[in-house]
Amino acid sequence: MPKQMLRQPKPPRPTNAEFQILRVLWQRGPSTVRDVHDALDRTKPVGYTTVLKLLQIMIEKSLVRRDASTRSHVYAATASEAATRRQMVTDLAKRAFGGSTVRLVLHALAATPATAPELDQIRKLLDEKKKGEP
Amino acid sequence: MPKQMLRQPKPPRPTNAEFQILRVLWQRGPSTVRDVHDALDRTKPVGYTTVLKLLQIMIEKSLVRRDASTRSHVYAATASEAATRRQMVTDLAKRAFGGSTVRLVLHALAATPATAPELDQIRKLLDEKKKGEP
DNA sequence: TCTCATGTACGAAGCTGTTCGTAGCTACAC
DNA sequence: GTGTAGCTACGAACAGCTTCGTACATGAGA
Repeated sequence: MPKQMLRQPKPPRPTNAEFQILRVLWQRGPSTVRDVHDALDRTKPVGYTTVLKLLQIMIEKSLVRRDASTRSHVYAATASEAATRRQMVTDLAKRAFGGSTVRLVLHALAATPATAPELDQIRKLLDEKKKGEP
Repeated sequence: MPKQMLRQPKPPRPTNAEFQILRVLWQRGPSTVRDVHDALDRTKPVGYTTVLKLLQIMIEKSLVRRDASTRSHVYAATASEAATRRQMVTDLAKRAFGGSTVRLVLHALAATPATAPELDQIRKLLDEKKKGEP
């Protein structure tokens, strides 16, 4: 019997360093460790094996999968950027707003400066939602 | 020049356990360790000294202050619930949405089901914002 | 074929967050 | 005055995250 629990359908929310890697994968598509490392290293110096180790951990968490058929394994994010962000928003809503995303939105809006076009954009989205679910 | 940076005016974002304690303090007002412990213990068993230790750490982080004039010290949150939540929203926006709270809102709205009254509430807030900052 | 640049695997250290046990102090009841 | 319940302080254990050094494998070029 494996010690590991049965694979959850939802991968856990990524940590900070993991999220940085995911951003590279979303932007570049399937990439090697070297690809990811070079991209990250430009912003902030980081060791090659650090990125490698992270990616190995992320496999265990099912945050990425990899194609090991070539010498340089190729990694890809398992979840889409949108789904991951949604997960992160949901997490914050659960943690700080009793699970209500709407309450989160209200707080966020009230506390942030926004330009008129931005407000219109939000309004437009509201209209679509209202139309979509009457 | 001191090695230590000058105290930041903004206390850091609370961790999970710290946030649980803050919620009790916001709800009850200034409280003793026992007060906080009893409140938390009802939801999820936790040791008394665990709460004490957390509160001591939170003092170092300036998340709470305390009145030590009585035998049982009395703790109070330094930041308001609204300010703390705003901070947490800002953090998520910075981490996942390039610092744009508006983008966070758009994503959150698009990904969550909302009732018509909730949507109206958001619309109302938008109207107020537009009026307030023309 | 042999070398070495480049790849993966893995252990471990340093840090933070969380939990709790233990020690020691003190006000209050008796 | 003395005992004890209840308080604070503190150290330490454990887990997760992040970083990197080292060991080992291997394919490609001389």
